[in-house]
Amino acid sequence: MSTPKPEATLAVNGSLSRHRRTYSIGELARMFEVTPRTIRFYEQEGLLAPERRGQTRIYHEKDRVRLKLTLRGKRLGFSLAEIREVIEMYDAMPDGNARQLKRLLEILSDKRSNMERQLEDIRLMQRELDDVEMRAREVLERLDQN
Amino acid sequence: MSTPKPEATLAVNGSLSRHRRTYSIGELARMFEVTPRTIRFYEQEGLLAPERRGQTRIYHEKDRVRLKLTLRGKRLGFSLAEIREVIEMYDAMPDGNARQLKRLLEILSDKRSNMERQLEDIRLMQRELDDVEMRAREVLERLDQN
DNA sequence: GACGACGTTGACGTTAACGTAAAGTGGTTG
DNA sequence: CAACCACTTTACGTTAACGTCAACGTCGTC
Repeated sequence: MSTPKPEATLAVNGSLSRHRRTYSIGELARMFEVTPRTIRFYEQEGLLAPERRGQTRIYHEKDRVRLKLTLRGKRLGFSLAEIREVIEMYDAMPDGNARQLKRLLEILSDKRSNMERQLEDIRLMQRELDDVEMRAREVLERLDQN
Repeated sequence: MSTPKPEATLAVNGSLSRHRRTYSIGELARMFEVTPRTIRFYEQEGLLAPERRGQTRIYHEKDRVRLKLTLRGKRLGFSLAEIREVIEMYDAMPDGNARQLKRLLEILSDKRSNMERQLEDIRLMQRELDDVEMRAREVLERLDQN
């Protein structure tokens, strides 16, 4: 209760946030090296919900964080649907009923074991790469000695 | 030269192998929980090249290992094309020219940094999950106390 | 010798995640 | 004011990685 949290992650405590900055879609796109089309697509899929000034989208810190998390999730092989599910449940958390919350914990547990497996996969794959690289270097060395 | 390698990985030293077993496509499919269709598709994409007895495909240890590596690669987000590229180069290694070998090392280095990033992503994502889970549990507890 | 399990090829269908092109809007700058 | 951005919507196109279905061959066995 009294210990101040280091920083909010998924949610940015809006009004108190130091970052009063906003972003255009193009800025965000360059920041993360994606196209505006991608960002719009994520919105259409319910992953983002930027403010509008007229027609134009205005992105806040919260949106930027979401995009970042989305892209990270993607790199880990999660589908946009999965990512959205987590985001939606997170948003619904404060007033979420017990069933929803338990479902959320279930999903999180799933993601966790998924990542455990990925860690193992990465370890194994790294050994493979080590092995292949070693052999390749051996062959190269023999070529050089001619 | 004299130190015996613990075990071959990508390539199985065929004739000396203890495993003289072969597999049908259905067996392999069940082992890895994929459909036969998937395995045939991988062959069509140049990832597998099983022996044929008449029409029927016969898979050896080497093919099984390849399939395993392929699926692992997939879980790490590599495309079939990328995986094939590595496999092809590996096969061409013994008589590979220097250019090919250097290109292989390059690819391997790419994969490595890719995986480094994934490791970092996983670490970050795990923190996110911890955070979300904590909050969810807090909310749940308050609900239980009513 | 019919049946079921398993295998084959070929072709078309499907889904996710965008790309791309067209056509229009709104601001600012020379 | 014209030209040029950056942004918008709509809509159709594309690619990877299979799924699905049809139509057929080949066993073992009841």
